[in-house]
Amino acid sequence: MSVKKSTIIDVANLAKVGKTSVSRYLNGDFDALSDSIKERISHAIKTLDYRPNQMARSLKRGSSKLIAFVIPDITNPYSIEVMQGLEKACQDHGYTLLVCNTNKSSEREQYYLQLLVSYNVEGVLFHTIKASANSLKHCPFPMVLIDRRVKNFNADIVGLDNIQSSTIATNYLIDAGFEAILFISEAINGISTRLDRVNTFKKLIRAHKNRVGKVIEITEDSHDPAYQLSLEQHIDDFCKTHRGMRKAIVSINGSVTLNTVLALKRLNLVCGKDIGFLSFDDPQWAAIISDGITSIRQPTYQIGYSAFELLLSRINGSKAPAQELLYSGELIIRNSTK
Amino acid sequence: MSVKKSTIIDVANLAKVGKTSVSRYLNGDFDALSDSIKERISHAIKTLDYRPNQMARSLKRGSSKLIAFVIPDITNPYSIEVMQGLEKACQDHGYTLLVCNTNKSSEREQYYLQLLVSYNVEGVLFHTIKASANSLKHCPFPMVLIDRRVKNFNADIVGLDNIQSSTIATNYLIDAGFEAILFISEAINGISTRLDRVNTFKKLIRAHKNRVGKVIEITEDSHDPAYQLSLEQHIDDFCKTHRGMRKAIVSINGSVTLNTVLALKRLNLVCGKDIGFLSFDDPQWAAIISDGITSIRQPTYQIGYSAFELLLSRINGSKAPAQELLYSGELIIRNSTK
DNA sequence: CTGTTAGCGCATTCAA
DNA sequence: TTGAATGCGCTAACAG
Repeated sequence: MSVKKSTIIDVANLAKVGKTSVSRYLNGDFDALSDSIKERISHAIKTLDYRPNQMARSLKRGSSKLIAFVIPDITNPYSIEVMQGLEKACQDHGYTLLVCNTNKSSEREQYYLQLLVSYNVEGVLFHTIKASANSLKHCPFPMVLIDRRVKNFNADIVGLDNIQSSTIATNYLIDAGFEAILFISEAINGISTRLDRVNTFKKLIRAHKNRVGKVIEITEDSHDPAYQLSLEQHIDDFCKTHRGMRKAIVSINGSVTLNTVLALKRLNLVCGKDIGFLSFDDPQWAAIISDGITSIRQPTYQIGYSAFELLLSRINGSKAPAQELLYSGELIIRNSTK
Repeated sequence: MSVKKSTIIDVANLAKVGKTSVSRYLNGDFDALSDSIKERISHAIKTLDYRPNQMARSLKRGSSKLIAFVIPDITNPYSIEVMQGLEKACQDHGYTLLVCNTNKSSEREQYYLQLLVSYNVEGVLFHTIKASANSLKHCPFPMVLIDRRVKNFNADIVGLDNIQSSTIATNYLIDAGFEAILFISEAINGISTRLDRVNTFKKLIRAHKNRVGKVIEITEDSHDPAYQLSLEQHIDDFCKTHRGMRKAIVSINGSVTLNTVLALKRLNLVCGKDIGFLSFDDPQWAAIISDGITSIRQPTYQIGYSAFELLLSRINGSKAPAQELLYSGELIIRNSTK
């Protein structure tokens, strides 16, 4: 268990060289080392099972090889999928990923931001709800936003092209002959993603004379019984108001989708028969639930991977103007909109 | 962006005190400080927006306030749920969580273990598949296993009481009148959890004269088309062999559950009508899919939280003999076994 | 090619 | 109650 860790000095002594040579060896500066020394060092490292102390390294050169992913909700499959791409990218580039779950609380967001400064994190990927530009502006590390913009904060952002996605989603439903469409969002609260999706939807519906669209916002906390009730109520109202029209629902993300399906079940409405259904996000179970739910899939892994690359270029000093890297969503048609 | 970080010396200078006093202040050693000094330091820290450098601290005192969670598959909701408990516990105790996703690869497991040594991690929570005791024994930090035992490695473990869980699951199906039960496992490979579940199942079935049970193992990679095919084939065979009997399926985890539901759909078998279904793990969608799937729920959050506490006691030097902390599973009855 | 030296930011003796 | 000095393990000048 508690094997004392050996240091660079132990290695140097065992190999009968100076510690500088060991340091050089560790940093791949092989050109500056004779074969004999390389051999001895390599041997010493193995026998001692030596691992360089990253803390000391970080202290010395100011780079910790740590980056962080700050997310509002670890339960959200979107974040998890993005994280997989991130993780791979980190590994490919010798970085280690620190995951910070803020649980949708701005205090925790603040807390983590400070913590990350303490740990000399080199960069941060930020998936945020409420962060204000002020708290971000004097962070000592580069930052890349994921999915959502932050008002007045000019930073790189990687995510979905929400306008394009909302466009193909809405147009598809219109073309498929749905006449009354209910868009269920979570509280918009100025979140750019939600705004883009909702506004595009509204605009397109307005452009079609004989179609009606309605947007509702529900509260965030799906564990609140009021959430379920209000969801049900809204859907029921909508159906009653638009009796006789072909109706469909669009849900703004995976979590809402799950809860909406539950509500529909309680209302005895069958997806794809009594009412159409289209979901932003394409979780694994979307293919199964209600005989398959039509959805907009995001290239989440790709988003994570490129976000890291963008961050890395910033870490390496890139001064290019802030960039927006938006990926197109893909429409996956299933039975819920037949 | 690149605000230079201030150090303890900057604070000391601004407050016109020695850096020792600042250090004392930072470490809560208030008894040794005059009110005047405390006041000045507090002020200086605020104006400089100073954060102590954790790397330096760690280097100095050898404790990094970092712990790690090593998991085989970040996609697995089980791990994520456990992680939430862990995260909360970490926060409650001033630790930061490092998440290491090994992607079910032993090389990556090795890689991370070494990395964690580099970062002076104080302890590790380990959810592993393949780790051998040898590679773990000379890790310089305490370790608590989650969910699965490691052969020949005597460490604390926190997880589900798999024997109890498999017992209530199997007995429930037997009492509910199912006569032929197919237990679908992933490759067992000596994984303790799977062994416990499967063996208990076999034992109980054997004890009932007029019941038959069968266990199959499918490959891990659900993206392999062969996986889907073989799953379907197995189920089909099973049904044909036991024509005329009331049949049920038990799936060993959430991932298998999802895939089995898909297979059943392709085979045109309706859960709860043509065949019973019970799932270990109770993912969110279990309540919805196939009109509700009966499942065994684990107290995942609790598992994470206590695992951290156990680890913390080890970090603080506890030499108590290795402990097993096993929680009971809860049977949630839904329509799939009606 | 190789080793000696001087800090990185902090906590901790030890004196005052 | 306070501060000066030392060293944690490492890298980066600087000499040789």
